Amino acid sequence: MSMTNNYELYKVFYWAAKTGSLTQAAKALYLTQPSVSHAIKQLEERVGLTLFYRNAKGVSLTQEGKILFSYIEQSQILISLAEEKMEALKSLESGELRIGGSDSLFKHYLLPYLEDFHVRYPGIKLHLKHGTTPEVISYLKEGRIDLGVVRMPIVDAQLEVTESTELQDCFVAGERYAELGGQTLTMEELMKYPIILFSRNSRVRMAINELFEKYGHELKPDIEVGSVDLLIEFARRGLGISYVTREFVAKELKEGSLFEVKLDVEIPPSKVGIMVMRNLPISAAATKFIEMVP
Amino acid sequence: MSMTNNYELYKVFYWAAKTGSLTQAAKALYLTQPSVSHAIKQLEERVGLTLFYRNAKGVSLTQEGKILFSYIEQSQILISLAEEKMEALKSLESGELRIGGSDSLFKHYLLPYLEDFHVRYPGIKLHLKHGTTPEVISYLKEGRIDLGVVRMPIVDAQLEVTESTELQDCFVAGERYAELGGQTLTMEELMKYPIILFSRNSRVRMAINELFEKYGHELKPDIEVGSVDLLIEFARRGLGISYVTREFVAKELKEGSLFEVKLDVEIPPSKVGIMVMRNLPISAAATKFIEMVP
DNA sequence: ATTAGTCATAGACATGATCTATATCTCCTC
DNA sequence: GAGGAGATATAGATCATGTCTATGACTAAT
Repeated sequence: MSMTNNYELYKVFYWAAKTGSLTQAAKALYLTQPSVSHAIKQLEERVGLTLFYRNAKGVSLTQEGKILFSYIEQSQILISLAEEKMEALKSLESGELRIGGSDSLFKHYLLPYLEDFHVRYPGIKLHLKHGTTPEVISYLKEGRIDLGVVRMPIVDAQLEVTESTELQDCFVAGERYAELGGQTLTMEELMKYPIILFSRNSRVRMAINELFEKYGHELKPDIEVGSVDLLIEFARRGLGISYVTREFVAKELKEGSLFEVKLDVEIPPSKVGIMVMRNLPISAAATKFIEMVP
Repeated sequence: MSMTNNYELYKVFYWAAKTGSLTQAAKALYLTQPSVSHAIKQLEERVGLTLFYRNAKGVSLTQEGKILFSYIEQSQILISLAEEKMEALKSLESGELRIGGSDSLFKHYLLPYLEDFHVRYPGIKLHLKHGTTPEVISYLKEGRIDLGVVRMPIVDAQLEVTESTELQDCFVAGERYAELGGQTLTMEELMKYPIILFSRNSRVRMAINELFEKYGHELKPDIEVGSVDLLIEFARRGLGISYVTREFVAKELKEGSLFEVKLDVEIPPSKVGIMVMRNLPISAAATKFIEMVP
């Protein structure tokens, strides 16, 4: 099994056979002719067969040399392809980037960066895998994604988290509750209105529930939805007051279809975190992407 | 084109990936673990990508490492196959042997050796290529055969000729000319009988013509044939006196269907020569075959 | 005959592969 | 939680061997 042959010798053999000249092979390999001559001789000794006819014009393969060449040629071509591929991966001309996160973060936060990245590195395939924070963390630990984008705080010793933009959650309502514009409500006052919250297992939902509990209240939603788009839509249509991330409704706030309902309690801002596995190397594509996200 | 990578590193990479352990790879390669660790690190530096995740149980491939492996694995398999094939060629389990010569030498002289060789090395394909002496020589020079078997003398500086058995040509006749048995004829006397000779361009024919010329005679055949079998058959049926190689009619002489017609001039014996190209390496199979022929 | 190309050989040299020894880390067991 | 058994990493010394220069030998063509 795999004799004690130096594979480097096959490279020399390949070029000598391909060019039909030890001198040419030496040039291709940036070696001197005697080195090549010596290498070929050594290969012949180790294989135990004469591989080349030497003549005044160069070298040509013997029968046995031809047989060896038929294998080695394929082998060398594969190595060349491998090296090209590695070059492409390194320069991000090729490869893939697998990102985990919530749909809302993909849509409202990550989208422009994903677009930039795709335009700049069109050869990289993007795989977006959505899930809740704990799901994303396990995808990461299973090696199914390269990085995860979730709400902070994340406390996990195995993860390395980079804090990204700060996001401010807030309550918003539509025209139907126009009278609340400009007012600052207490928690009790707010809770008299129908409340629309994101589904139970989300980070944002947990955060606002905790905040209310801290002040001795229990915030129970009248409507519970599974997407940020629905939170926005329901609020616009006057079905209640939605708790959303202010940055995600920037358009609606600006055009006036939604307005913020201020609370007398400060809602702590939350940050977006970009997670990768601590102590595990990060792919070239992932490294570049993280660089591009502020 | 073929970066400055040492292909030896790919061998280490292959085993590390295959075994999932630098320690195991080191064992497979008869190296120490630090050597393998160092080699992998070097490969990663040269490729510019991290290829392995290191963990407490061993190593596993990164995405990029997996891609590299898919190429390198094929490449290594080809090299292994090549090495097996070379081993087979060297040990004569595989390969081919191309011999040139005349049909009569194949049938009457070489046949038993060819049989022996085939029994002993059944994996070697035998190619027999028949032709006249000059044809055989050019086949040899064109590299279309490994060795040639012809009548001596051969004078060609490019050829290396080994003399083999000595053959004695002689005149033979069948029952029809029974009165010649035991007699010794002169050339003149012989020429009164119908003579059967091998075709003009053969070595044997040239030799006997020269011999007669030397004594001032011109030996013209009444019948000219193209095979030794016909020489024998025609003589047996009494169509004339055939000039044949005595060793090739040993059976007929013994059983009495032919007898020798002695001449008062000594016919010089001729040797069989085995030719190979001088200064060119000889295949393992050809070397072995030449050894087996006395 | 000369020249210009080929490959082979010899011996010096230096690169770099490999080793030993040790550190570091993680997982698993008690 | 302490300790052991396994893994890989690091550092530095050593020495094998790949590589070079210089030269030789040979061939083919001018």
